[in-house]
Amino acid sequence: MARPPAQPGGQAMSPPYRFDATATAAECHERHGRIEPGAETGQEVSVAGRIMLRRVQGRLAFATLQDATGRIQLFAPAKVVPDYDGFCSLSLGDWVGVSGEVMKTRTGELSVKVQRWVLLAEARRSFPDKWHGLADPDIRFRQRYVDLWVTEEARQAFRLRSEMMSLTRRWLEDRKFVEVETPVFHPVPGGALARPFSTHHNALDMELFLRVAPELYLKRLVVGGLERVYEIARVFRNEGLSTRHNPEFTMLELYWAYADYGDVMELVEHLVAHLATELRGATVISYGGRELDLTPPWPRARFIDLLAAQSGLDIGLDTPLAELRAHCADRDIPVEDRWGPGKLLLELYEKTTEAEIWGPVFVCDYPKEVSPLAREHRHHPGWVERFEAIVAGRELANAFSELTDPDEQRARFEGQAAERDAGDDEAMVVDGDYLQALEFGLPPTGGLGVGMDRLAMLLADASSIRDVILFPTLRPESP
RNA sequence: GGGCCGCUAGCUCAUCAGGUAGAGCAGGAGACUUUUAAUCUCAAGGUGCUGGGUUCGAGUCCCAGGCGGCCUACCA
Repeated sequence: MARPPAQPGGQAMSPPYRFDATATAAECHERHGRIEPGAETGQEVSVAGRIMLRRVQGRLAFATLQDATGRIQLFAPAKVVPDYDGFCSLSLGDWVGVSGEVMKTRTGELSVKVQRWVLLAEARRSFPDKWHGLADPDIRFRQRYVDLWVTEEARQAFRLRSEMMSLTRRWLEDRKFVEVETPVFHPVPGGALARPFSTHHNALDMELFLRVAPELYLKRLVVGGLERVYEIARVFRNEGLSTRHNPEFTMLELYWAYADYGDVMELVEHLVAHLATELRGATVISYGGRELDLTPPWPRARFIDLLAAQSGLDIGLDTPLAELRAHCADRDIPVEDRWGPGKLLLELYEKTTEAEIWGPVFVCDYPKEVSPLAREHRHHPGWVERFEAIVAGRELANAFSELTDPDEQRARFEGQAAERDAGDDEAMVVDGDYLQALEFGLPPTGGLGVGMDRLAMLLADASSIRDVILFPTLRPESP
């Protein structure tokens, strides 16, 4: 419930326009944490933050101030605090700036003596329970600003995410990858098998699609001579929500000229190991209470071998369709008549095998039929050089030796277009401009997509993608 | 989309079998010079998610809807 604004003397108080803090809570502890109980430092600091706890006892008051770095106690004897009554009537959640000497109380709590203070902002709405915090996940997501100042784990998760992004950029830049920004609006949706969002541009009077992947633009840039290029791209997929899916999410895509998918595997395992080391202090971490060993090299396994081992079936691309369909039927997997062996194998794999993999493991070589942008395997016709990195039972990354041949790409697009006409609304459409780019020549290239939200989940030990997305997509509160 | 669960004061939670709602914290008033979830006293605080129904009587039972959580499905 909102409380009325403070109006001393009937006049609304206006907060200052700025406040010079000279130290953070963490810096106070670092510099003076070791002084004796009862000691005074003679050093004055100015700190600022929110009042989180308050203990008034007559002519002496204590408060706990929280800033971005942590907490520090405010020590407030009536005889030194200007407007002592005003200070004591501060509410939990109010923002204050405080100046005074750093000292330690008799009981050993490092504190700032309140010799001057100023109200920086009022919390006119009540603070969540100071002990239990926020339990309702709905409020945590809808009012993330409340969650963030009340829930330490939430602050930690988002700090970790920020560091992860920053470390990723630095690591890639050290390897001469150039960060770029490609369009969010695509005239032709492409780069992934996914349903797009669409919108309309008034001046051009045309339908535009929000990107489902930046892939085709990034490969155009490789054609243009950016030999190592990456984008940390917000992408949009018009699909369901779950603990692992948000309609808008962040993907790292990277293209590396002259490399193949084997090179990309090494890049992925070393990048992830680097992030784990920096953020968790080791390459063996725990996720959801279970050990996860991210130390390179990660095992490599062929898709078809994993499927065979897990399902006990001796099947492949040359298995008769009727037999594959029967295997699907045995497992209650719905199939469609137009599906070829590759799609049926993929379905069988996803329903029987993928969830059983804890990883990390590189699952290699997928059917060509379900990988319209990947290059055919150099030794296995009908298969492509593609891998998915499965970590903690989830797909973390998808990569391939890129398909570079424009004629082959055109044929694949046309196959996709036929699928689309047959009713598959996730199938790709022919992207003539992209084909034209390929005709200018795309060198051998390794490409990669990494779900950064899922990587953040892994490193933050979060069970839901909503724990690593500040403002996850929700239904509006009122219909 | 399906299943299960939840929704009570600003927050965290109670309310045994249907009898007209209760606590802690926050907010208000007061006491208190070393507290740290401070403590103590007092007062206040609720169209019990919404709408129907059953009943003498519904927060409680039934139906529909809303929002959320988990699982499942979908989803590279």
